[in-house]
Amino acid sequence: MQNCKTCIIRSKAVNTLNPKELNILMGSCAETTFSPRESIMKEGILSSHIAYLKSGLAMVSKKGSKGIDQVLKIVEPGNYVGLQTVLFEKVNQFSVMALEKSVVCFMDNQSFKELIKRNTEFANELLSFVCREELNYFERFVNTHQQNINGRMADLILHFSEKIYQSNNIEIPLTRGDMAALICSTRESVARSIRDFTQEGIIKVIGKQFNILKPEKLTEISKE
Amino acid sequence: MQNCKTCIIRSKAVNTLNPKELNILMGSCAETTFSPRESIMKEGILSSHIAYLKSGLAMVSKKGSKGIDQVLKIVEPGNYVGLQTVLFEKVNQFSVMALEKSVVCFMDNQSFKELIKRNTEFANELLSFVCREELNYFERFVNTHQQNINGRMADLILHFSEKIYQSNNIEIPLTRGDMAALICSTRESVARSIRDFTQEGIIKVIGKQFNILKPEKLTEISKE
DNA sequence: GTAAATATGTGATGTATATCACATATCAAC
DNA sequence: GTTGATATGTGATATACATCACATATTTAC
Repeated sequence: MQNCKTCIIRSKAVNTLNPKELNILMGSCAETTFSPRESIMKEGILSSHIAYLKSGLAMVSKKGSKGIDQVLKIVEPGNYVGLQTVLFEKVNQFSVMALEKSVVCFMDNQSFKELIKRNTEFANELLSFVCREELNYFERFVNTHQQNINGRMADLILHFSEKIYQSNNIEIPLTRGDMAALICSTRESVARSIRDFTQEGIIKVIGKQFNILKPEKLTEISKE
Repeated sequence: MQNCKTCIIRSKAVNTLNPKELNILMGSCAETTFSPRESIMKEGILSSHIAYLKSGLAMVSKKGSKGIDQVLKIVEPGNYVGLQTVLFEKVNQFSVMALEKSVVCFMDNQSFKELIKRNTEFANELLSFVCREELNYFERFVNTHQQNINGRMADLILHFSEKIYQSNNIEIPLTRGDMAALICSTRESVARSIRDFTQEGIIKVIGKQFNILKPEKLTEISKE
């Protein structure tokens, strides 16, 4: 059973809560485990809970005007999902899918709002969280259009290698199609980009297993 | 001289402040007028103030990995600029330029943070503001890649016509280059797109003056 | 284990749009 | 007004990528 008081990976925001407030949180909190590829949240469905990724890895995506899903973000443990929606939208503005076996805490909308009103530190931490996230999107938005496919693909691999797994030998839990949706391309172009990198001896790939042999080359290519 | 107590266009956030808090705000608030094309905020400069657009129109842009400026947003009166940066970044993450004669209130970082800590309603309104803004970016990010130039250009014209000026006969205070930076394209492609629309009798354009003859056609094209 | 579904790789081809080059128009400064 | 700077329009050309088509591999379901 979940216990927010002893939760190891609780957010900076939750750290600001006093015992009484923690009880409010715990009373409206439910923990669920998801298998890889399982849906955590679905775009268009009435939003009733905020999700907090306790462990695992997840992917946030959104449908565009042509109905094609685009990946907005890969979410790592210790992050909220759906904050943007919950505070004043009625339906979820995006979908969330588990990429690895993941544990998610669902918190009731109303109780969460109650905590924001009660505790300024809490609100402040959330504000800081959302702002930081937004700056990342700015960065991504601006760069995506100034990089070619190889550059974006290099960034993707580096992100998983350096930021998420901190290893040069990793398994990227995405299909080629997911990767395409993440870097705004197509599965064919992703495959070709991977082939290019492989032929130049920059990476070695077997299925989803990526071995990065020359990370410095990727950093270079990411500037293209 | 500015007076936050009698300010007509003050933000929902400021509306939550009590007289004492309003005094804090007024004490750290300075109003400045900008001419069209004048720089309001510059990327990379130490951030010391939050800006609030009281009147006029402004444009937020950011440099990408190749050093090219991309327009993130057109800012209308009644909106904050730089919130994201101010709360925990040391330097401005983007530039802001006036598009029309604009009046901007600059608020001292520290006093602003102080208000967030003192007043939960205030923090809550800001959180709501940032979240709403972020959802807009999601929308834009996802759509930009699923529309062609004409679709994006149609959206640009409709945005100025319907959202900003509420008229079919408008002056868009952007150069063709600005428009390109806004819709992730080039000035040449923008010119060609405008020519296409003109030839089809959808719009009539003289310089920056746009007369929208068939808005419904633009709506249709925006889905491309 | 077998069959069906899903994912992946790769060549051939098409196309949207960037880039280049230059003419013309508009704006700003003196 | 004149001059230089900046902005705009437009054809020709190049090119990065998407799209299509199909072969093969891998996963999932029964």
